[in-house]
Amino acid sequence: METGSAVAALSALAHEGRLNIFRLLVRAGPEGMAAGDIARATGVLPNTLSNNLNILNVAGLVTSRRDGRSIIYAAAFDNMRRLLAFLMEDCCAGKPEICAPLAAIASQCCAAEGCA
Amino acid sequence: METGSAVAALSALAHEGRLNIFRLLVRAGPEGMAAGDIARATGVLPNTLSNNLNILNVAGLVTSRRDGRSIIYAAAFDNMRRLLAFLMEDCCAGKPEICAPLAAIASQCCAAEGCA
DNA sequence: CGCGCATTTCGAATAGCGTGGAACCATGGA
DNA sequence: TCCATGGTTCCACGCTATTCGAAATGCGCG
Repeated sequence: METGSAVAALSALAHEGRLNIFRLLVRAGPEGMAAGDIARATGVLPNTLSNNLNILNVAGLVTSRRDGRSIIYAAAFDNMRRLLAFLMEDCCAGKPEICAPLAAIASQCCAAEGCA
Repeated sequence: METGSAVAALSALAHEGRLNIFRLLVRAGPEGMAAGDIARATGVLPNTLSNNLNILNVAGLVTSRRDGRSIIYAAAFDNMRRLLAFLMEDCCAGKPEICAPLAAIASQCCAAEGCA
């Protein structure tokens, strides 16, 4: 991942409303949520929500597909992973004890949900 | 970690100059770097750099200590870990295959440097 | 004490972001 | 074809961030 893409993604997430939307979609999983449902869940005006969803979309953090009258948004897990990997890059800096806990966090995340 | 702190940290990183500084400090490790050395390494004017370092400091991403005439900045690895954990939170969403690669990334990071 | 280096603070100009109202497309049903 | 619903685009306003030059602070040395 290049610095430019990372800045774009971080800028998109550096906004309380958008961060809430993104985390909501992460929790919603790959099936995603309709824009209207997101608006109801977050209490944001439709035009503001549409604008923020578009920003997240351009940043590569969410994907969208139409289903009838509704438009379903879902988190882009691949790019989320890429962003995290980019931030983790070079975190060792020759000091294993620095980055070792990161692996623990990731496996804890999985352990909490009971995955292998 | 609360949403507010996460937004503050993400806002601080959502800037090309600051992201470069932060990654430079991550690579520099716990010993950190003097402000002047950072300025020379990045080619940024001292006052602009000072401003950006202060923003990173307030966001909790770097720490500073004085050493004679120089001020040494170092990445705050603890808070960096907290931020990553916050973003990973709930990433499973009942689908183990989503978050499993994250653990792989973390251990890869360690493996690359040969840590346990 | 006084000088010089390293860094920070001040102030102002500029640009970009976020918001909300209103009008505008797209879809499905009668 | 006409209507109702779900989302989006347009636009104008206010606010915040970023940047730079210039001046000020803090520190060590002679």
